[in-house]
Amino acid sequence: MSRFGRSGPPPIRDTYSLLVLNITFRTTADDLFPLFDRYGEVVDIYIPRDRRTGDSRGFAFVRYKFEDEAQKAVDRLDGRVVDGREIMVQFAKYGPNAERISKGRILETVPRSRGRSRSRSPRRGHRDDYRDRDYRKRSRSQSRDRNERDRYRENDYRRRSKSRSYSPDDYRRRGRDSVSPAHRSPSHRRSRSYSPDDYRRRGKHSQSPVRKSPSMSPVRKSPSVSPAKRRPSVSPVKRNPSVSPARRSPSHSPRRTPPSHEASPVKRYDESRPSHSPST
DNA sequence: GTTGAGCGTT
Repeated sequence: MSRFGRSGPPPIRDTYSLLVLNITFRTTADDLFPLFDRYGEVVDIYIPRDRRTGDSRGFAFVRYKFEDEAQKAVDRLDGRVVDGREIMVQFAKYGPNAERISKGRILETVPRSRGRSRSRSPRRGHRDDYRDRDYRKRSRSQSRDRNERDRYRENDYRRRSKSRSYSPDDYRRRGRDSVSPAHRSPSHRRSRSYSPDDYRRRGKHSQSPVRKSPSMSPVRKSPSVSPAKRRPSVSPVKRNPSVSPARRSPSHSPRRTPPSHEASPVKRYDESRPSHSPST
C-alpha cells in the first residue's frame, strides 16, 4: 500500500519502474530517494519486504515519471556503491516498458546501436555474465529455507506484530523530532511503500545519515585470538590408542562405518615387519 | 548481530 496521500499507489502504466538490486538489507527508501531524486522525478519507491521478518529483500523499485530520467538514473546509479554495496539499477520488467525491457535494458532506445548494444557499458560487463545464466531459476534464498521458517514462525521472532500497533502519524511526529538513523529498529519501519512526500516533510536536512550504525564499520574487525594460542585438538595424554574417539562420542560420528577388520591395531603389525624384503 | 539472487504492495 503506497501511502501516497490518500490516493493510493500511482498507476504503474504512467510510471517507469527501476529495479534496484544488490542493496543492503538495511538500506531503506530514505537512502535511495536522495540518490535517485537527483537524477529525475521519483514518483514512488517501493522495497519488497519479507512477509515474515519484514526486512528488505535486498532490492527496491524506484519509479520515475519520465523514461529519460529513469534511463539516466540507471546509467548513473547502476554500479554505484551504496552503503558499501554495489547496487544494480535496471529497468523493471513490470510496467509500461516491460514489453520493451529485456534484462533491464530497453530495446527500442538504441535502434542504431541495436547490433552492438551488448557492449555499450564497459562497467557492467562482468555482471551480465552471471545474469545470463540460469541462476534466476533457483530459489531466491537458499539459506532461508521454507522448512526453517516453520520452526521460527512468528513465535519468538522479532516482535514485528507490534509494528502495526503504532499509528503512522505517531511515527511521523517523533520521526523528525528525535529519530536517529542509527536507531533503526524493525518497529521504525513505517510502511512497505514509500512516498517522496514523506521524505520532504521530514526535512531533507536529515539526508546526512551517513553513519547508520557506528558498530557497522567495516574496519571494526580486530584479531582477538592468536593462532599460536591454539592447542592441539587432543591432549597428548589422550592420544593413547586405548582411548578411541568412539569412546568419547559413540554416536557423534555420522560417518562411522567400521568395516569390521580395520578397527584392529594392525598398524604396529605393519611396522613390526618390513614392508618388503630386499633380500632374496 | 546474520544472508545475497532477484522483479513489487496491507
